[in-house]
Amino acid sequence: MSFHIFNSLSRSVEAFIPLDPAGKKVGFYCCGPTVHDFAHIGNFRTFVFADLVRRYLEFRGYTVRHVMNITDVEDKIIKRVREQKTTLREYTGTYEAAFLDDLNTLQCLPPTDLPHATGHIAGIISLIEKLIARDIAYKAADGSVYFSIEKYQGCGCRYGQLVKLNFEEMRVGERVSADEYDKQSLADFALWKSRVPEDGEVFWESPWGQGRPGWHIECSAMSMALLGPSFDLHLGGEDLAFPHHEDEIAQSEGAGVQAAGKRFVKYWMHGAHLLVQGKKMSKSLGNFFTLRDLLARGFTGREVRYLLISAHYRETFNFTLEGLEGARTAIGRLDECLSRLQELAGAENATPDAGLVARFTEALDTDLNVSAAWAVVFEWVRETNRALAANGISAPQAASSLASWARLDSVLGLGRAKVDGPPLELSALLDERQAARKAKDFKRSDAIRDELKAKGWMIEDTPKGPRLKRL
RNA sequence: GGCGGGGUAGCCAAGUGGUAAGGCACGGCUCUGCAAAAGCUGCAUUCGUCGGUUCGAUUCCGACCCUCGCCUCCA
Repeated sequence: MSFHIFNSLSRSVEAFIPLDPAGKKVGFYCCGPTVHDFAHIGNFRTFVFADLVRRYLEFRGYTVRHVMNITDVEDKIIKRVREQKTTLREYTGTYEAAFLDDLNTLQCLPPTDLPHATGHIAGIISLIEKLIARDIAYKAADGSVYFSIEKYQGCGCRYGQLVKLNFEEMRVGERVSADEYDKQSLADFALWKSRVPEDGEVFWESPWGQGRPGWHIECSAMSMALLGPSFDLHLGGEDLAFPHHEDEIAQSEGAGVQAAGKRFVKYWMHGAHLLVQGKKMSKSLGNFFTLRDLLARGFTGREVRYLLISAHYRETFNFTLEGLEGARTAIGRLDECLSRLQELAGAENATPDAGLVARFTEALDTDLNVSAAWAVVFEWVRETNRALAANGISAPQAASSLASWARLDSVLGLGRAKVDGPPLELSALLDERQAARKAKDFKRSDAIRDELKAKGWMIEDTPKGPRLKRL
């Protein structure tokens, strides 16, 4: 079997075959954040999903160029810059840094490229010029440039590749904002927005006057600039499928820059939403948690990461703090097993268990069935624990087990729990307690147990003697 | 209204035309001076409802009910 994914273009599971004739390089784009505020963990579900896909591609031997854009100019940002009397760069810099920090906390690999919309204005302008030259885009009376869906379709292109559209039945137009009525058709969308007084100092010069890019165009410009006019994979949250991704296709294919018969993107993948009490987690509903909220409650990035990748990416799933507690327990069991293996293995080196890796691979090959992959992991944990309890694991076997985990974890990205050994003076106390127990002075031994507990360490009495564990 | 998901044990969640993975919670047990921790173990005759196809359906078909998302900024 090979890696199979659900392609939103065909609405079916397809074998993943890269455009690269050598079958090695993969061009991968994921719509990144608009840095107007702290991202919430619903947003991060998508980015962790993208990280999982990227890691799995690398696990599968591909060389991935992973591009994630930073949208650093947009209506909300401009509004906040004005309100807070700051500059665009200063404002977006704060939230971009926070975003990258959070991404790191969630143990996501840094994308290969992090292009900024404001860094690609020239590319955006030249893409719009191509569209105007082909008569697919037009300048309106207010100086803005719009994309004409009618003209695009007139060229034999298809609008509505990712979603089935029925313009008659769509509610387009009910909520069109006042500044957009210079459009020829309600479904048309802005490529370039002319400068208005509220924009303050946020504007760029263009052949159509001062202004700024529309929302969708930067992804087309940046992805094609870095990955070429046709590339393999484009990811994003399911809410971006329409209109954002549909418009990206229209702009990119409308510019006519692809080789004959080639599409803008070969495979589109969309991640489902995170819910809170059955509703989409969103800023507007106010039912969101930022990663910082969760860290403040004592959870760790790897616990949140585990929770976010514990469910299949195409299924919505409910976020609860109880679920996060459960994630903590589950990871704890895994960590416990790993640390016991480590104690046994010492510095031995070994090769992974091929059977385990094969079962894991089979699960993920099937459209990234991560639930099934976790089942493989936890079945392995139980078997390992059984063997450990029966003293049936040799040092080389333990080392091989750890090597297997390292292989699996290159995809899961959980890493190992941070274990700092107990300070020396505590070991002395532990010895003293053992002596007291031997002498049946349980009053003394229990007092030491309490003292250690007060210092944040828990004694775990095992058949092989006591161990200290951080509370 | 159009389009697209989903309804599987207390909760989260895989899956298959042949009789239900995994995680959490809960119960039992082992270990222990007592605990704790840890580990093992048990835990859905049943997969929204009603029909149909079939030797056999949770899995296919039809109808219905409930629910979420997109159609507006949105991961």
